[in-house]
Amino acid sequence: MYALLAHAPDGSAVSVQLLAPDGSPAAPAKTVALNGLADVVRVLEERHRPRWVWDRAPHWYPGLLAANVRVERCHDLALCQSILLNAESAAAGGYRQRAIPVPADDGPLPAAQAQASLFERPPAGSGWDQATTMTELMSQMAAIASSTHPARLTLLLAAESACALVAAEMQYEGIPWREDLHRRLLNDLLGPEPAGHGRPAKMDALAGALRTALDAPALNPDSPQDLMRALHRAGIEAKSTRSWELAEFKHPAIEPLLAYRKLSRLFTTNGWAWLEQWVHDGRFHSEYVVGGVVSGRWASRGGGALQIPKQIRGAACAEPGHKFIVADAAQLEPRVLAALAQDSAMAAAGRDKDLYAGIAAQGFGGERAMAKVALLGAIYGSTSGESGRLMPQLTRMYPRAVGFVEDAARAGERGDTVSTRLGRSTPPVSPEWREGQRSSSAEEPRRAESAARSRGRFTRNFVVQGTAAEWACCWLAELRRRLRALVPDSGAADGTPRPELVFFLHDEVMVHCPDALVDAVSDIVHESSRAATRLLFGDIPLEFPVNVTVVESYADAK
DNA sequence: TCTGATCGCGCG
DNA sequence: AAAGCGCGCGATCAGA
Repeated sequence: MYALLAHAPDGSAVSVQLLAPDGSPAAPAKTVALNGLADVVRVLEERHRPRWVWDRAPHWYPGLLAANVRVERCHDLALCQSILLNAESAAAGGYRQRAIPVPADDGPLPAAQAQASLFERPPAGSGWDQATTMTELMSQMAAIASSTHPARLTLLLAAESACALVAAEMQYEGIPWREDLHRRLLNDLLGPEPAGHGRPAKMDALAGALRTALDAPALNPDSPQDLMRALHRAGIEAKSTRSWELAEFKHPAIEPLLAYRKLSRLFTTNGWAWLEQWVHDGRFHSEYVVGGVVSGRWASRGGGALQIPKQIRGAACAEPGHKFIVADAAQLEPRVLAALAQDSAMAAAGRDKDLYAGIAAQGFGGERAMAKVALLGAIYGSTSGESGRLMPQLTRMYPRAVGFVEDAARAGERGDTVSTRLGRSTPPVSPEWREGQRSSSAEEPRRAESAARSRGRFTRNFVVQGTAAEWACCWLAELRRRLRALVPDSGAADGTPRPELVFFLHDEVMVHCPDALVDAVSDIVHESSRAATRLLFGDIPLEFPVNVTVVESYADAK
């Protein structure tokens, strides 16, 4: 059963249409005023558990969540369209010609905005009407049905849509964040909060020490050019002002400079201004952008949710009566590679929990760090340095796995598209790229070769990173489904504490969990990872182990 | 004075 | 130790 949500001709009303699984109308379309939508959705959800079809989840779902309405599943037309437009497995069906451009993302509906914070985007404008929504849904169904791998594509689109729900719910819940602890940390490291636009005391002191050490009284340490000139005058012949490079030099200026850099980063990115802007009522609310990365990974917008430095994770604390369950998939990308390539030797190395240790034992004299560098080098396309030197050894040990990424790289260099396990494909190369390959071989061969190798590294990594993103997406979807079964919406409505997914970072999830449910949720995290593995790869002789820690504070995970 | 590119660095 | 993949963000810099 599907339920279409679309805009009625009157901008303040919504059209709701129930559809049978074959797409035929199961009831007459209803028109509902915007402020009555949540109640209608609630009733239909309880009665039919439909798959909600909408132009994009971030347009509709925040408003429903604000009205305390959650849904089981959806079909996010915008997300599915962006996958189908590139998907090689669906290329033959003519979907590309029929696809209707999705209207720009102009934020949640006005009804949701009334309850939203001051920082939301400007008022929503256009959205699809019912006929358009219906037409696009039918086009997408046809594209899936006529694809070479309908089951995989169906799974990918369902999981991606589930993630759209997860992302909206995570943004709504927010990460529990102790502002007082964060402020204490800032005070300890930087000194008291500076008034106006001044620098914190400890940064000021370090800047002074730096100016003295370089004999440059007017130096602005934030200016790379300024800094470079001063360093050269002091006899420090650095090629850039990157910290790791400067650390090579012995000079009295280096220590205060590196210390200044560290504090400056904290102050500008996660200082008092960040707290002010992103933390409200004890929660850090960020916006997640599902499928925001070409590979299918999530991105985020505002607040840098996917780059929370380890330094400040102590401020993320579970609320009284709760714990954080932090789970991360161990060596996800290398394991994905072993599964994709069906490399039984590498799978054997991953029999125990630590794949890198297994590989090290098989051929790197037990040096785990060496095995890790070699394997990541193969996935990233490294040619130089330590990992480049280790490649021949890795190739001897795992010809199938290395051959798999090499094939993906060669395809990319030729300008071909490559695809993930479930069928997400790289965008086609631009005409300029192809023209560059064709024409410039005579006069500027190096440019063309460099562009080809660069794309090779991209496609090499895409198949692994993208399939890992699919595994994580399925994991998240399975996790959400099981958590909902553990504490149904009907139970949560009366105030029963419920475990909430509050954070997701590529291969890591965090659940804010009532104490009494910690064991049950930990089990669910593991079950969900096994389910994800089976969904992607079927029954394979390779596990995807998950490290689970139960902590009060995010800083204590791992 | 505004805008887009670049640098440097945080995360996986 | 510092290269190979994917990002977001803030400050500076270059050019209009």
